[in-house]
Amino acid sequence: MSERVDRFLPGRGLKTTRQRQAVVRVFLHSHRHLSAEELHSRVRAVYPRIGYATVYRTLRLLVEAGLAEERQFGDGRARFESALHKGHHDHLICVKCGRIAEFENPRIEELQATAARRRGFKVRSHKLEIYGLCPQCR
Amino acid sequence: MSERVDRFLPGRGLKTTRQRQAVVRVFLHSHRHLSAEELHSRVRAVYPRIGYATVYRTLRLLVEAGLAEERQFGDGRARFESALHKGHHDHLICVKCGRIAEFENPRIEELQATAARRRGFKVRSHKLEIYGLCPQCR
DNA sequence: GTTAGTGCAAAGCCTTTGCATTTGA
DNA sequence: TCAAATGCAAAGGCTTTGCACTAAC
Repeated sequence: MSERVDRFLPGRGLKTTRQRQAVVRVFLHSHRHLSAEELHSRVRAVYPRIGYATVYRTLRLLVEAGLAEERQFGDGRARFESALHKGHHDHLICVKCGRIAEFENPRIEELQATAARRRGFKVRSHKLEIYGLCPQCR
Repeated sequence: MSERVDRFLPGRGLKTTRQRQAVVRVFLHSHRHLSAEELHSRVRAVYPRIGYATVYRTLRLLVEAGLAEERQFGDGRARFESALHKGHHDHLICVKCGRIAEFENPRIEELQATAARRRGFKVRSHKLEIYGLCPQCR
């Protein structure tokens, strides 16, 4: 899995810059559901001259390479998460404190696939989000 | 159900203006998954002096009153749909042509509720979106 | 007659882009 | 060397807000 990261730049004819290395390393070692702003400020601790544009551009590269996934949780800014270590999963989002939990349910996945197939859709991806109150906030 | 619409303004101490009447009427009679821009241009056919701000403000009122639901399908602009005539449903979105289909699956709903409950969440709402190719585009 | 609502334009956010400068291969 | 990448600032797209004017109650 780490090879995939090491090779995704040279393998696509892209240059391995210090900035990209910093962004990727910090991204992979951060908590999930990171916003671009959070990532930028974390990378700045390691590489102070990093600019927003580079963070956004690198995130886009990661998404295009399938190494990251972009999500919209409705607060207007995108969140990114590594697609490396874990398979597909869904989200439980606390509407009060913003905490995000994850879960997986193969049965739901199956039913989704069936529902789509029945309507003639060829599934490419899907997302399921449940909004509510987390144990701490209810 | 129409009473709910007629009363939602006066019942909250809000004024029933021509603009709001026009926006609500057009909104309720339009296809689902309407963007603010689409709604604005449709309302303008009925009330040419309507401004964007009024459309946005009225949409917000409808959402707060529970008469409309706001959704993000990932293209950066919100879509709105009436919450009046139909119960909860999920979406199939064509990544090529943008066509949006709807479906319902009570079994999926149940499994979602169970998954949330098991993790101590009190569900308030949820959304399930499947992205792929529609029958015409595949 | 008051107070809330409207329309316009300006401002806010998040994200992308243009461009001169820097840097990896 | 030299095209690609960076950083800054400016621009873009959607949405909200400030404010003087208008209209509902």
